[in-house]
Amino acid sequence: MSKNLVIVESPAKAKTIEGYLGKDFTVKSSFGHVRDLPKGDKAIDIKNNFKPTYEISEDKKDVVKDLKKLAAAADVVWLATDDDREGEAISWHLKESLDLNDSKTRRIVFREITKNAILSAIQSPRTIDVDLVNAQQARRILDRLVGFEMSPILWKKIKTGLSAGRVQSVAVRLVVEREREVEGHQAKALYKVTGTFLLDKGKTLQAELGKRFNTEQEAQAFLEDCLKSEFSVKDLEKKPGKKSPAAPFTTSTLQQEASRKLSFSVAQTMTLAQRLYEAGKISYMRTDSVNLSQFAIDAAKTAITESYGAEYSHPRVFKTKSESAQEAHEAIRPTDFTVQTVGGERNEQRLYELIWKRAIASQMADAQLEKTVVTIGISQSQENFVATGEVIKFEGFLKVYLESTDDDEEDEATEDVKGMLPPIDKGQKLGLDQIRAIERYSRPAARYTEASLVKKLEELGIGRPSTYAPTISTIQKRGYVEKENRDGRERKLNELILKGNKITQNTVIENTGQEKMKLFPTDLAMVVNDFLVEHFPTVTDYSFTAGVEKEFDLIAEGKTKWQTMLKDFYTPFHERVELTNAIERSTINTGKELGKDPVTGETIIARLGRYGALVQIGEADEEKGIKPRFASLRKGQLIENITLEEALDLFKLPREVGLFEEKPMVVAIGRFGPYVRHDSKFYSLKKEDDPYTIDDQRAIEIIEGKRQADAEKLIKEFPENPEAKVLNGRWGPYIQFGKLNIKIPKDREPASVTLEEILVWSEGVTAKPSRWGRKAPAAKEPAKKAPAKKAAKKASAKKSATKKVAAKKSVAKEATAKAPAAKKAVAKKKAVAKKKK
DNA sequence: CAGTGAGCGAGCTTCCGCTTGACTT
Repeated sequence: MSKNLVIVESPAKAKTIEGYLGKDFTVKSSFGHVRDLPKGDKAIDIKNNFKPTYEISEDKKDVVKDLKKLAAAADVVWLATDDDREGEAISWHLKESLDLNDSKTRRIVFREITKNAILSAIQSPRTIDVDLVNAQQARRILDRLVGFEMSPILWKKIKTGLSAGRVQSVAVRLVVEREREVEGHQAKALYKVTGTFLLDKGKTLQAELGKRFNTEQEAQAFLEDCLKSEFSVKDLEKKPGKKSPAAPFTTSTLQQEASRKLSFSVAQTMTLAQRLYEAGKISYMRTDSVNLSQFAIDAAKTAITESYGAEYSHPRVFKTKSESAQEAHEAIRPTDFTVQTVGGERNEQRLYELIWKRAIASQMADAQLEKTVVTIGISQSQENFVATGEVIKFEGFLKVYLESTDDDEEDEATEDVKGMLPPIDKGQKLGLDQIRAIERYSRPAARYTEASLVKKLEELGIGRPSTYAPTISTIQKRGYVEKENRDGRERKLNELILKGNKITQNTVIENTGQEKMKLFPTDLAMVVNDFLVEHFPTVTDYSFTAGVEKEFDLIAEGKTKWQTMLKDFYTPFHERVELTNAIERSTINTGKELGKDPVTGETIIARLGRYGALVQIGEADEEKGIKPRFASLRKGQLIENITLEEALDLFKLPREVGLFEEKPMVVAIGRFGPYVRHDSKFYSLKKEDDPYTIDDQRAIEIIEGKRQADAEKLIKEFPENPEAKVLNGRWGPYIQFGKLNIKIPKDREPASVTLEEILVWSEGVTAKPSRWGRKAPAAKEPAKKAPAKKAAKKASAKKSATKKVAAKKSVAKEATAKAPAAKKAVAKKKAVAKKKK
């Protein structure tokens, strides 16, 4: 048994450090926090000065047991958890739960995992900083009080199972308010004018008019002036410029760039980064620091000098902009700068390359540019055309990496006038090719992507690197936010073109409002948000976290008692909780009155129902035997936006349009758009079809068209198992087996595939097992399983146990009854596998 | 991709921040 036990938070880190220290040191990991507040309401004794009770977390019992054994046998225990508030608290919890006494306990910290840093940390141990620990306790307790007092109000007043919290409620608020901003945006069109001028040797010059016109008349008048004008270079200005590289990645900037450049979700980015970290390829991936260790800066310098030359190297130290940063780690960087690519899955490689490029570029020289601005005068107008060009004199870091921006679309308007300009002289006369004036609509603020929401949260100091991804998934799991693609709609633009002494008018069609993987708030989010903002304005305020963080800092500095801080917060907060609890449920989700039914005169309202948003016509009247009519809102329709006309349209569908093969055809709009349903099969309508007016003839055409197309795709069927088919797909032939799609091995004749082979091949084909992926989709499963275990344990408490089991069985039955072909397929697969054995 | 939709009400849900592990033939 070694004399020294070092405890860090992460096992990967433990492995690395063990290599740096001698044989006298054993390095183990705590796997993060080991103790937490228990779930129930006994966790915090509010009357007793917020005294917390802590419990060893269920999944850490074994960890603590092992550590305790090792600690007892060691002479000295080195608590080497992260150098921040949470890390200090982890050390304290370890000290408490491992029964460590002061004499054998040392607290050490380091912010980079290098041999020097570790060894010098060992040379200067300290004791646990109680004030910092208290700041963490205040943070933890405040979050629990906020979350566990506000959530139950939502259960009672809006819907069970909902949640609210210091971080998630602000995240939802951001998405809700952005949506209202977008919906409320009044697009205003201005005429943007671009000119194409002729130079020698067939070259042309693109330039944009400085002024934009409000109306077609003004644009027309300007073009008429141009008709009579001559054009010449009035001014020619060249000035040097430079671009500097961005800082190396933090968690948040990594998520943003991986989203923009690689289209990864924030969760996907973190999973891939975790794998790279565990493989020793990159430094720690949950960090808010842009700092690199001296070791890393030197290594980057060497790598850059070798690959690109000394003139490309420029060692830099970056400063964090964020006030909330705790900087317990380095920025995200490769552990070895000479490694440009790594093995592993393709996306892992892509993420690694991004990290490598960004870190290397951050230590490279500025790019030197020369900007040219050409001002073109118009003889009959005061206005000027301006052409700008940019020439790179020295690439510098651009040789490796260029950061992208959130509003790439914005560039589309100017891209045609950037780049290198042809040689031009001041005073030179220019021939005119054409001048084009086209309407350009103002754009509303962009809806958030997962990554841009993380960016916003970070700017507000809300959340931490380890919680960005979980927060984003929580607000989606709770049904507050949905990540979606939306089709744009066509918009007509008016265009005037002056060419060959003539002005002509055109209409150009552009697609506007198209969205890809953007966050949309649900009706539920609107209701919950408005409710919380009204009754808990302090907690839902964007600056609430920043405010309490300042208080936590005071506690950490020993200037405030944590109990005092909590009391000052809790007293007015809890008063609001009581007041809000007293509000009548019926006054909250009353919905929105849209107007009267023009036919019956009944009132129409839109409100949130058990299964989502609905429109209701009339109210129930038992005496008269009147029942209200209901219709669900469609994707993209929100309670607060829906108009009376749209609501009335909802009652026109589903609509029976006629009979075909003696079975009814029903037209409706589903999640994937308008469709005809016939014989429990769905047939999508074509874009040009209007579900409200489509007739039986056209519906039959669509059904027969689909059948025809399917028949053409079909290569082979198996009468003994209708689940299996060989089809011709977009990328060649494949096997459809229940809900599974199976590849056909190369150089295999698709028509000769047998059912036996399909059963064998289907073995390897399952839903791709992602590393943490099992957690999310299985969310319902453990929830069911957990009580099952409890029930088994409490076998003596018969009544409740049997009840629960019975309830569960019925759920399970339902699930299997609904389970589609795929399950049967699996069952069959198993049967075959058994036979083989 | 359909159909449903208040009401009765046992006992459940929930926060944020650290970190990954693996019961079996």
